[in-house]
Amino acid sequence: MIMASSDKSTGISANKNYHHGDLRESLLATAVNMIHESGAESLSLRKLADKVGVSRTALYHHFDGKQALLSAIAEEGFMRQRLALHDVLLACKHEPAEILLQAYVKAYINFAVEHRAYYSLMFGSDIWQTATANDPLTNVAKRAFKNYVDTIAYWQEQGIVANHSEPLRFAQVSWGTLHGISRLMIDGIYIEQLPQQETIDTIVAMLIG
Amino acid sequence: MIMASSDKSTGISANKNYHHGDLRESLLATAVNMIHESGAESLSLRKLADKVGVSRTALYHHFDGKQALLSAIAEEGFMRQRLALHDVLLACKHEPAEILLQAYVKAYINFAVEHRAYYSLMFGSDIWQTATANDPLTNVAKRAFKNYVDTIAYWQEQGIVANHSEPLRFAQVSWGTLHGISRLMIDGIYIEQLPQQETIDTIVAMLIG
DNA sequence: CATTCAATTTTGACACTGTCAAGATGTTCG
DNA sequence: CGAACATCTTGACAGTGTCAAAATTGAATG
Repeated sequence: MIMASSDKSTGISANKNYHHGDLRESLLATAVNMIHESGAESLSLRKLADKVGVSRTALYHHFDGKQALLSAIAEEGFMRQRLALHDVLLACKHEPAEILLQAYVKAYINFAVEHRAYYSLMFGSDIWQTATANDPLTNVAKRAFKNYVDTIAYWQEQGIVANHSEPLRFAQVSWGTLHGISRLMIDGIYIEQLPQQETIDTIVAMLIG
Repeated sequence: MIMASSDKSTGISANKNYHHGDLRESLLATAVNMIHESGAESLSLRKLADKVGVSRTALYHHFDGKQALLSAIAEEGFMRQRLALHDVLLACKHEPAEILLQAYVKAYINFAVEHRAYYSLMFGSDIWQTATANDPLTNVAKRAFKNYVDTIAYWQEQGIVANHSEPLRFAQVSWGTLHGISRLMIDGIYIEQLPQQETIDTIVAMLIG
């Protein structure tokens, strides 16, 4: 029962540290699982500690508190999202505009819905209220959006999307579209929980203009 | 000090009930204020009770619990939003398409930003997770969206917005756009907290297609 | 007016939460 | 070994939402 949720005694994966093995990553992974199943708000540090098999306050030697744990998860989420979207751009580099946009939209929504634990934290109001301007979290988030603005600018140059607005405005609004649709799907509001082809087509039609 | 936050002894407004006057409405109003200032998640029933001037559990004779209180606020929010949007439709009935759309978009975003206490609850994940299908809250929310779908269908008939998609899909995606932009603004993510004309123009351009 | 009854509010209690201080345990290095 | 250190646990505290039972108040009834 001790080795239930970690690799303490086996040492399979990088059993590098002291008592537990690598508590920090165990906490992160288990927290992601619990949030994915039961929602971000119902996560309790004590239940998390129980599941990992440590005491209630063991976490405080790896994170500054609950908020810091959630911020670390959100930060990881931004990096994963960046990878997912970057992969699509590479894979569809030479595809026609419509195929590229469909793939990109689908990838964004799919990431949000499938990794809702990450996504809810990435754009949860809690984090952005307490975030200082030079947080690593704030930095990676801003970098993600800056990347998106650049992509939009490039797409406008190539005639892939409409160019009735400046890249920044177009990026804000289209990101808002992707974000809003994702949120509605995650929460099951007004839209089915799975992205349907017709929904994607409609979004793409709006982007092309 | 007793009459600090209500009209107990004056009887100015509908002092209809027993001890307090109308505790139910006092709780709702004060809760809205507190949520507007400090966010929905930091609302505590005890602080709310303190501010209203009653005991911690007095609330339970007017609501089934915290969730019910928040649901009641959200329900009220849906009705207020419905009024705000309906007013715009009436006022701009004979305006040209672009003016009408600009006004509608501006009204939606303005309501969300100015009444963020309501809006955050209306589309907060907590409520939609625990809502049963026949909640009064769920009903008013669905009615609001059904109304929007009808409006979109009418706009498509009149050539006011693009008709590259069925009304339902177009409604879902465009509502998603308004919702996403509003959320980003409320949380201060990627967009300034006030709706600028350029942002509205970009949204309208996407809707017209 | 006195009494009864229900609506309303309060008090006490419980389990749960995040977090801090202090002690216990294990690891590494001189 | 023993000192220094990282890590983890135990104990404690102030909050939280919620329930049960007692207390208070308003209205209705005799």
